[in-house]
Amino acid sequence: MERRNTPTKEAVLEVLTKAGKAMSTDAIEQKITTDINRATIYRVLNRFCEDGILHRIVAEDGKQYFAVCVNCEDKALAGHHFHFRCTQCNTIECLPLSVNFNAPNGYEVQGVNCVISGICKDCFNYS
Amino acid sequence: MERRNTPTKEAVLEVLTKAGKAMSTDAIEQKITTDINRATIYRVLNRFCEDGILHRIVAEDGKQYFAVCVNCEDKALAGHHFHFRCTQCNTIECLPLSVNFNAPNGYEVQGVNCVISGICKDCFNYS
DNA sequence: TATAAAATGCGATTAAGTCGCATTATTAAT
DNA sequence: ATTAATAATGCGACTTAATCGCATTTTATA
Repeated sequence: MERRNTPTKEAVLEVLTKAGKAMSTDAIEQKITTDINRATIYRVLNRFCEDGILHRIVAEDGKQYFAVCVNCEDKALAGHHFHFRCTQCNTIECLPLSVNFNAPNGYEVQGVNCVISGICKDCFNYS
Repeated sequence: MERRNTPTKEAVLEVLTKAGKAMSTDAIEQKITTDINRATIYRVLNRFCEDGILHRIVAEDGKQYFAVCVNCEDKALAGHHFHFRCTQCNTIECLPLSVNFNAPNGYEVQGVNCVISGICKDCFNYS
């Protein structure tokens, strides 16, 4: 079950790294120049998530978005952080805002998914 | 475009009120004794959301959940609040925890969707 | 170079949600 | 009580995201 390096993995990671934002599978597929099967992209993305290389965000549109989270070394982004989904350019950014809450007694927290939606800075300025 | 009262609407609202939690369309459908078409349930739920009677939560499983949010009068739940999704009993609760954040400059916030996932109090105790 | 198994492509499949359209039911006016 | 306007429903087809099985290809390693 050990991972192997493949052109597909490199291509996907490169696209996501360049973007600096979270992208949908669709968007990734469009950015990759070579022809890669959709199912393969999904598998690559899922593997990256398992391996802790990408993180997955599910937005209010119910779709999955994937991000390298370039600033994961930042203290503010180390743990769970907010995401901002622009409904205009349809991108998701990792915000340097950590999610703080006190879990109620008796609840066991496994994951956090916080997405703020609206118009991002770029779209707001040029409209 | 004015709304009419129908057995379907009453049935859906009753199920959600009794539950006190957010439910998926599927779960709602199963709880309703009479046979109601899936498309109709979706339409009823969407109308309730438009009318501010229900609110919609999209969980990390990408599915929509609907809740009456019985405690919406609570100050803590008035604005945006956290939701807890139990991965075991597959329900979503509204937590009395408001979501606090300072939106970065230049971003226009339109909506917030925060879901914590894990094991809820009930499931945790009986396992 | 040979080999085991990880990765891929392809097509079919599942599931959530929506849509169009004909039919039914509700409301309000007569 | 009757009727007319239109909101709500049922049904089936459709869309889209994501997954799966299986045969084939590619990678890493011995």
